[in-house]
Amino acid sequence: MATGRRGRPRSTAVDWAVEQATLDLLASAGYHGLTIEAVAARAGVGRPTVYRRWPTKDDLVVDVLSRAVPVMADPDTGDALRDLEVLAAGVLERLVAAGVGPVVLAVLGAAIDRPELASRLAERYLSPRLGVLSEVITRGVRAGQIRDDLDVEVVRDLVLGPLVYRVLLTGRVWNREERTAAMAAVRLAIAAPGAAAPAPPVTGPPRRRRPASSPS
Amino acid sequence: MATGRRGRPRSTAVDWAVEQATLDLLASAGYHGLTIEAVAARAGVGRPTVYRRWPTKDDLVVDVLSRAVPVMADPDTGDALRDLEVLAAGVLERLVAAGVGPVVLAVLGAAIDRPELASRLAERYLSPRLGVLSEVITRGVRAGQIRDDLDVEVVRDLVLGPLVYRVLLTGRVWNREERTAAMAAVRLAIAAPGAAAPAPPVTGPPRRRRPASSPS
Amino acid sequence: MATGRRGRPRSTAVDWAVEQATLDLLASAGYHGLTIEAVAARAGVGRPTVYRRWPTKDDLVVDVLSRAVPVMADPDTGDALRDLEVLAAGVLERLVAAGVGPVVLAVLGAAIDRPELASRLAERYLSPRLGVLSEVITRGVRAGQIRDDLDVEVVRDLVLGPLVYRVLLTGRVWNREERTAAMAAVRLAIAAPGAAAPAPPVTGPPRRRRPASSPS
Amino acid sequence: MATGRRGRPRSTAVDWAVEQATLDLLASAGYHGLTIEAVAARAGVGRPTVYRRWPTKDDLVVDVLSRAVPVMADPDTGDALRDLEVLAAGVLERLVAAGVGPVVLAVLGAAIDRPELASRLAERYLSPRLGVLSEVITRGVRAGQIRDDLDVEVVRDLVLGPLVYRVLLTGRVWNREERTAAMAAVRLAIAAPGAAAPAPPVTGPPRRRRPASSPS
DNA sequence: GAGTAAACGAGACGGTACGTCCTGTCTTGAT
DNA sequence: ATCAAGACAGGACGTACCGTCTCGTTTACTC
Repeated sequence: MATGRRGRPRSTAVDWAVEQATLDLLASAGYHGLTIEAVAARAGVGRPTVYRRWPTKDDLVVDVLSRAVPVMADPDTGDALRDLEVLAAGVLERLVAAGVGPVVLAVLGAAIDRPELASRLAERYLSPRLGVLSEVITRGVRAGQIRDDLDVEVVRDLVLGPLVYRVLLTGRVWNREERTAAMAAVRLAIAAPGAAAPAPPVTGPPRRRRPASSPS
Repeated sequence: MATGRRGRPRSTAVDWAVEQATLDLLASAGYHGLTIEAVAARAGVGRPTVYRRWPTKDDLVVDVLSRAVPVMADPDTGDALRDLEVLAAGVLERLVAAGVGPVVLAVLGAAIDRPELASRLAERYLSPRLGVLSEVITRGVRAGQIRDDLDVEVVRDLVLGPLVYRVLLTGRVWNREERTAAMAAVRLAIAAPGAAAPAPPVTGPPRRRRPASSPS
Repeated sequence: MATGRRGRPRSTAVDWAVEQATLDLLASAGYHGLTIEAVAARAGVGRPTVYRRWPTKDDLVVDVLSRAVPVMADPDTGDALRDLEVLAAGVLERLVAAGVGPVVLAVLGAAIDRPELASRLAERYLSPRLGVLSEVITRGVRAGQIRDDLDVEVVRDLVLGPLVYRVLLTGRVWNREERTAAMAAVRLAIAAPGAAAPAPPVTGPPRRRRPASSPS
Repeated sequence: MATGRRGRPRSTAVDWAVEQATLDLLASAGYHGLTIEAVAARAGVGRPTVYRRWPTKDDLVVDVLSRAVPVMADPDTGDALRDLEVLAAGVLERLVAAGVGPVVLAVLGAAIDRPELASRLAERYLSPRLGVLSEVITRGVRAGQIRDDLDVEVVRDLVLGPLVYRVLLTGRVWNREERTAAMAAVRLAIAAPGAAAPAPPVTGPPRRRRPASSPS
């Protein structure tokens, strides 16, 4: 006697069209230029249809980003420090990928004084992505590769923070050399004291030696 | 023979009222809730009067923040690593100070896809503040206290990034223990190899060589 | 070999519920506040079910009114002028009856620039009701009681017009004295020249020759 | 020290454009097809500008009609009954004038279940127009030309009611013959008993004599 | 009885209009 | 020339209904 879902079911084609339109507009007009009206128009959809699914522009954006940015797989190479480098490299890649990085950060920034958006963002976007990182860190701690006197979250901050901060400040990511140097430095900060000698970095040892240069 | 400005001079009282109103509204409604209309109303000022001074909402916000958040003085304790810790502690303080931290980050986030805002922000807000940091780092490198194979900017990212990232993600700052642990870890990442052992924590006697310079 | 209607027959319960809901809403929200959506909701019915029966809101309203306002019976007292007074009194009664009068006039007004509504209104509502009046007038003309140099429609206008106009202007009907005076005046306008002196007022003994017919 | 009106004064050009657009749209789309959005668009005006002046579609319509339909002048021929005929003829003219008649009636109808509209209509439209009629009637009563045992309002109902009722029912006005006949009949209803013999009607005596014909 | 065709409730759909809010510009009279 | 005030064109907001369209379910005729 179970009644099936009543009423006309929502069209998946509409879902798809709206999400696509959102991505297009984010890329072309940026987060602040995104308009429900424009999304609806571009998707060939009535405005109320968008509101039916996403009560807020932010809900829409978070949802779309969650779907558009793939969650990184756990590399699990046996060396947690190397795993972290791989993941960080993945984050860098995503931050430069077509328009997505700026948008994520813009939403992050916008979320700061909008608790609703923040929690939705945390739940739908951040949790799954940071979860992988936490697992790797925990594994590294257990394996004696990562210091056990740092909270998992602190390690996470040390690994991703510098990288994201650069984007936040300048809108651009590290270049190859900066990345290599920074990651090696972070390794020093979080590696367990008695751990094996630092494995050769992902892209060979940088033996740079020049003084600080331009101030951005 | 220089003719003085003709016509009625701009009222400094208006400047003051508008800036105050902006701060109030930022605190109460957040960045996204800030409206030129509301600012003008609260300041008891005509809307065009606001526009006459600041062409956009963002210009206003950046200007107000620049004035409201004091530039930190260079501690110059002789130990660049300790100086960095002091500065980082100062940044943390400012991030939790009444409503200002979230706003700065929200503006940073919003600036990402608005180049005009970004450059104004860099010019008026970031440059003077990050300048102090750069000086300290450069000094530390010269003194053999900070590794010389890292760009100044990378060091800056390593010092401030983790701290800011935490705020960005969670809206909150490190607690005392997290802060101590994280800073010690960062020290490992950036200290020059042969440098002295980690000095006692910041809470010890400052022993500064010269007094802090002018705020603002 | 005529095949009866196939499939599930329309539910008369639905008809009833929708009509009742319409009357309720007309009374509580007026004509302009009447919404198909609200009607369907109040009737506990799907919106398409309403549309299946009545293509437009106006069709629905006209239909409901036609059923709700009973057609007046022909008094047929032998005195056509008195018959007209009785009918006019009936119209007055109906105009003040719970919420129906205003609605009828609102629909009349709305019909003026909507020919479809107008014709449906004429066909379903007005014709049967004005038909009785026409019969009485025609009978009066034949009996030499009503002037024969006036069109039936003009007489009708003279009898009902003043009465309806008052409602249209003020939303209220004549009081007892106004009614008596006005009707007496109208009698002067339409009575055949040689007719008997004005009979005693309506409240006297009816003395009808045949009973009132079906009230539909 | 009286401060003159502050702020930018409202543009009379806007008033004019909006009123013109309203009339155009009333003529082309009718009352029910009138849309604030369309009015604003046609007037080349922002929607809020319309709302600033007229909070409601109905306020707008009433205002526009008040201005568009000229108040009739008091004929004051010395013969109040003739004056009334002239005024009634004027009303007839206005009712057939380009699109205005239907609109007035539609608004009248719509006003019935919207007290706000009704009072605004009464105040701005009806009062000045019916005022002239009242004056003529009062004068006629004083001069012994109109019966003094009828309220002024009842006389008004008797004069205008039949005429308006016909429009309400059929959307059309009396033709020449109907008008002549009806007005002569009304004269019988309201003329004082001892008054001078009925002056020759405005367009000569109709000596019609045919039975009632087509319905409606 | 077993099919089956239509009606049913529910509710999604593309739209249109609503009335509000804010933007950035402009036009006043007054200072 | 600046000020407070406020009107202006424009545009997006989020809501309410419109009339149409699927859905899965129910129901009464027909075979």
